Amino acid sequence: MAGIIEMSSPEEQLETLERGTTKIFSSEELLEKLRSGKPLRVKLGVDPTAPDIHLGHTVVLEKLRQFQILGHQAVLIIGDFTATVGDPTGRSSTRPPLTRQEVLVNAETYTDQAFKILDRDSTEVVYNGDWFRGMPYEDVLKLNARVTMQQMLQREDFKNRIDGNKEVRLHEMQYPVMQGWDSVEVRADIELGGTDQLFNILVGRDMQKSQGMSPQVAMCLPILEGTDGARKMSKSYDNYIGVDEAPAEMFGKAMSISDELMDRWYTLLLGSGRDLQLHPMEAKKQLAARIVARYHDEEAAVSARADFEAKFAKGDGEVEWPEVELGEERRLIASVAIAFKDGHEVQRSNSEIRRLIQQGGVQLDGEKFSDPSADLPGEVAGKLLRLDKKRSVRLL
RNA sequence: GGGUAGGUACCGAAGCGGUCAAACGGGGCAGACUGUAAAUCUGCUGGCUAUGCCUUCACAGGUUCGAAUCCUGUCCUGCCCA
Repeated sequence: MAGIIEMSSPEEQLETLERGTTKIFSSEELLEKLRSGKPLRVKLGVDPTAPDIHLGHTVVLEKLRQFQILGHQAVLIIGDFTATVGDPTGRSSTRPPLTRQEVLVNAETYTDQAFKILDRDSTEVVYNGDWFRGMPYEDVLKLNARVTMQQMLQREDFKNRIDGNKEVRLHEMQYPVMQGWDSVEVRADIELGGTDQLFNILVGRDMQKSQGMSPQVAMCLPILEGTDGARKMSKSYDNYIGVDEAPAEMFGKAMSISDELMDRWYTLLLGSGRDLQLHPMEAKKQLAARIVARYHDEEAAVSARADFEAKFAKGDGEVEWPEVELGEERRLIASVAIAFKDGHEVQRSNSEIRRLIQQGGVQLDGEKFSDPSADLPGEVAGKLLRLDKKRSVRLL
């Protein structure tokens, strides 16, 4: 990354840093730390449970990047050990534990993607297994003594589960304790996280105090809703846009969000409101384009937009759909299965395809089929086979 | 450890000997409408070499012409008690 900009005054920094946060505990402490003039150690812990970084993660990562630009030290903790426990935050059930192998593989993809946002060279990456794996039980007990059962039981997520007669495993309660200890190990001045991380981050403060350290500042950022507009963006809800996704995918997914959600995304992802003069669709296209440009480039954004418009403009449009060779196959179901698989790498059972056909999702050059046992015409070269709302293929 | 209530499809939840691939709701998908938005209406929502066949109702056995439904054992969970 190009030269770090000149360190601005503590007050200016504070103003920049506070932007877009939901909660800082506390601004006064942060200002004080900034005034020390030393580069601050800013901690962000990540659990490599799902390896792919999506837009939801970027809200926090961008903030960390901001610290880097201001000349502070980013410390990225890979929770290789904690991942085997699983963060219960916001969960309605126990997380399945990961094997160490899975975790390490995930960690690698994770950091690769994280460095699309962070400056690789000035980021300190540490694994918390390094200090937890060999920790004596005696020490574990000492850490546990710092947190009360009541505090744990007051947490929304645990409370809901308990009230709902769902199990809560004892080990899940270890998670905040461990996360807190991480702060001690890395001597964090600030810890970043989503608003749902507040509790965990506050435990970190406590742990640090217990070690005679000055407690870290807790900085919380808003949680980004996923494409469904309801739940937080998460891979397990399949409502995410990954930073690694192809431009066309990103653009398309962004276009499918609701208008209401668009406003959220504007503020959380772009840090500005949308232009209300614009037609909502145009505003959404601009949002989508800017997202693509951020994780690919300007050119990709322009072509993703053009591609999208061609695909979904009233007419058919000359779009680059994947090309598929059917060979001798002309049976409809089988052909569609091939188109899904070769063209879009999607597996569809024959029954699913049968339904799509019966409901009019499958079309050849705009002609609907309704009989699943039909055949395609002998000559299909160059024709467009539509598979469902979002997918088509060009036949060869 | 004792008592008790349970484990049903993606989720929640009915069913309690045949008419059950399993009501209903949510979610998802498709069609109409549209801006791949929202709202609304309609249909679909285990698989297959498909008017039939196969595999599913925690797991393993058993009773029965026939079981998700009855019996036995195993595993798991909630609640109450210790």
